[in-house]
Amino acid sequence: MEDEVDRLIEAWHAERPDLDVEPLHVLSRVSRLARHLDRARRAVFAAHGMESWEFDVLTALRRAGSPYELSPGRLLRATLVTSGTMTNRIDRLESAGLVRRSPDPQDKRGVLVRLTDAGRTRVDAAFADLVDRERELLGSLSPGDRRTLASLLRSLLVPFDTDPAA
Amino acid sequence: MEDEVDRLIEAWHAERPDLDVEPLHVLSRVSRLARHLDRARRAVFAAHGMESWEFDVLTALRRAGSPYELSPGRLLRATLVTSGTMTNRIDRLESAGLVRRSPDPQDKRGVLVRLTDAGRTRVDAAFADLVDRERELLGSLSPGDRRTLASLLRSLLVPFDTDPAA
DNA sequence: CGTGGATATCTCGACGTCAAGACAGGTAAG
DNA sequence: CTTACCTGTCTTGACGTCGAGATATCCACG
Repeated sequence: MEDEVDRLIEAWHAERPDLDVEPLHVLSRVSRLARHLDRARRAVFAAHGMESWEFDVLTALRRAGSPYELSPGRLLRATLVTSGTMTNRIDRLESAGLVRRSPDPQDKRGVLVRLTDAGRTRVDAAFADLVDRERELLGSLSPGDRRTLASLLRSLLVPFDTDPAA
Repeated sequence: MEDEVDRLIEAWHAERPDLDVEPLHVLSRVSRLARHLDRARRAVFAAHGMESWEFDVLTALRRAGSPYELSPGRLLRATLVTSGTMTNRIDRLESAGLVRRSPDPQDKRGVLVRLTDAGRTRVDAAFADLVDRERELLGSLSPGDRRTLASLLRSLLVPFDTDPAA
């Protein structure tokens, strides 16, 4: 079977036969697959009346464990957005009743953002559906293939996750 | 070696031991790797005074082959943006002297966007550097591993690239 | 203590994208 | 022909994000 990346590489090869475009076989596929994944996830979240950015913030809180509370600073580092963006997101999540802001008793500059019961219910349901959907997307791969794939991807990821050279 | 995804999955397992989060091993890595890749690419393009969106449009024209000319409609389908976005992008690329608009002689509604010589020079240089940088990122993998990885990724991608269910 | 720099959060203006719609030109059926 | 629909591009208004800066607080060192 051929995919779009095979066609893309073929086009490059015709135009730039002097270049060895072998890296594209792996890395263009990673990018394109990520884009398709984003769409698939959006569809799952939409079924829960949720958008991707909401899911990102809510899952960061959910993963933190009881009492599901983090500072805006930790949230923005977890989700890789700027502080202005995070303020805006928390504002909207608070209006929607999914999180609640409270002053940090330890640090008067600080704020703590906590998942409400409604927020926890919503994110748990969306996450369960997401994992189910992702399992479907992996359907074409055997368990062994999945382990191989995960392991190879990890070795590409490790340099990024260890080096501070982000 | 552990990466961030191992830690993320560990956190989910502690919080939701009832869920089988195995799909995350593959798919969260795909997403995170794509994000890191985006940053790495941005850095390469910046060295050529170029932004990612410019590269996307210019490479679509470059891959089309001589005379490096496509309609805005084909460009927006190739880059997955809306028509309004593409109008804006072509405007800016034209101001920068990298592309030129001309009326389509075959279809009076249409326009053709052609790479200028300056545009072609710029995109060729950036693309060569990009491929070099990507080769470095794959340095930790043997040639056999790369082929395995590409092949597994392709089988995940094929359903998206064949089904019209985008 | 007090002072200078670091940290945490929020505010503000600019910008790129999207969605919807406008408009001109193409196209096929009667 | 001509009518009705489709296609290709551009326009417009709304919105989310970013980057820079403002403000308040914390903290380490002298």
